[in-house]
Amino acid sequence: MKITAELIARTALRLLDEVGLDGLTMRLVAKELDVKAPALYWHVKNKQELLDAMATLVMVEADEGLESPRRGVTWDQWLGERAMRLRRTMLRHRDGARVVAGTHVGHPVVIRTIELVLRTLQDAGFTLEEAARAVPTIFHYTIGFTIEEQARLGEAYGEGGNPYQAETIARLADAERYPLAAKMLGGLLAPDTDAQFEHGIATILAGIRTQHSDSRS
Amino acid sequence: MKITAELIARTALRLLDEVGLDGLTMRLVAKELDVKAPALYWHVKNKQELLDAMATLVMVEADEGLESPRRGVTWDQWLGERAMRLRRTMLRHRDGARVVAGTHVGHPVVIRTIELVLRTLQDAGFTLEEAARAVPTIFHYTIGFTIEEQARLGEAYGEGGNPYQAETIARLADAERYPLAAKMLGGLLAPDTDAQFEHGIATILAGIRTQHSDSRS
DNA sequence: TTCGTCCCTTAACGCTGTTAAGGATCCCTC
DNA sequence: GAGGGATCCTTAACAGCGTTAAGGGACGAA
Repeated sequence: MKITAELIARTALRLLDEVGLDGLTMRLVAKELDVKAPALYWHVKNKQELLDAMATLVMVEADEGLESPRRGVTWDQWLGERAMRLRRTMLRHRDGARVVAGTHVGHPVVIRTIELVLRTLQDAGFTLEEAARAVPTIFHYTIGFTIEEQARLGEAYGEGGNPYQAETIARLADAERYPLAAKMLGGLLAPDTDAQFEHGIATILAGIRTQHSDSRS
Repeated sequence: MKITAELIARTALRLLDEVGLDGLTMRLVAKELDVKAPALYWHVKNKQELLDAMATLVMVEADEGLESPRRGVTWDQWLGERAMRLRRTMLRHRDGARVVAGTHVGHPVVIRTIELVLRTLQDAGFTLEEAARAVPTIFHYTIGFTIEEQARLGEAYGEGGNPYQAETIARLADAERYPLAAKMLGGLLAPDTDAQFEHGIATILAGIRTQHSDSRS
């Protein structure tokens, strides 16, 4: 198979799931492609550029095929669905959120998605300014949540020492001084992270709704 | 001055502003302390542990001295203020958000802050469950926003090539196919990032308010 | 046949985090 | 006062990293 920048990125993304972001090296990617490391530099300028390409791949995977909301689906249901889809896609790749965070993806599919979201919000009665403020809010929350989530997941891959529970329990020792915090941190792991994320999205969507109707009065 | 784990972390945090996270090496930190690199490993187990200590330092810097809202200050004003303070503190250190993201800070000051926030929300009429859901939402948004913000800031430090404007303008070439996205991306840099962040916080707070009053009816 | 472009290799550079082994310096105990 | 352990640092080294330099085959065009 002919080596291209995209094939390199796709291979790196597959390896990412096995070794994690810190274990991902140019030499490893090269070996997977039956090639020596410097060969990659013919197709890719930098490791950073490779990471950007991987981020783009993830974003495209999340947003590809996205269409306007079907009849009967409200804009907020639709927006929430998109955020969950983005999170699920990042979650599919180990350290996916860290890869996506802070890389500028200029891929047409991503631009197209932005256009689609803005248009959908406009159709729902938002001004362009309102829409342009709402979109990043959801995006940043999704990124922040998933980074934190995968950081905790990453512990599980770790050396095998304390699977994040030892510290938590030790922290519960302060239950007398900080009863509420202890209760929250103790129960932080238990409840469904899906539900937790979706609740945050619901909060933001409720806020957007409220601010919008306030502005129309 | 006697070398301790905290002094190492403090020194590393100061160096971070000069060299960025990718340029921060154990040898550099050691040299700043007039010591060889392996000496650090007497006080600190890992580079990761050092990074955790740095994150803790930032969190403490943000939350230290935080008190219950003064009379006349509403819980949402108070919560919003705290989020802005966290962002401002991370912004003070180059790559600060990346350092903080995904590190578990167990410092008493941080636990105390969580306790304080939960208690404040309880006093405002929230159940513990409501409060425990609201707090991470704001936190994750703040982290996500600031990471992205500092990623763009990091470009300025870069080699000096394209100061993030070349690509943006090139992207505007698609203004015919994606007029809304072009308008948004074109104006994304111009408006105050402070205002942008604060708007997102306002959105989330409005959402929390709405969900809360809905639950009481 | 010769030239130039394309894609890869080998070799190497300077750097990284980290460990191993040992040398000072101190304080406590006999 | 002498021995000994704990404490804190050193020098030396290892395996690995991203990346560049130089060159070699394969291939199509002139």
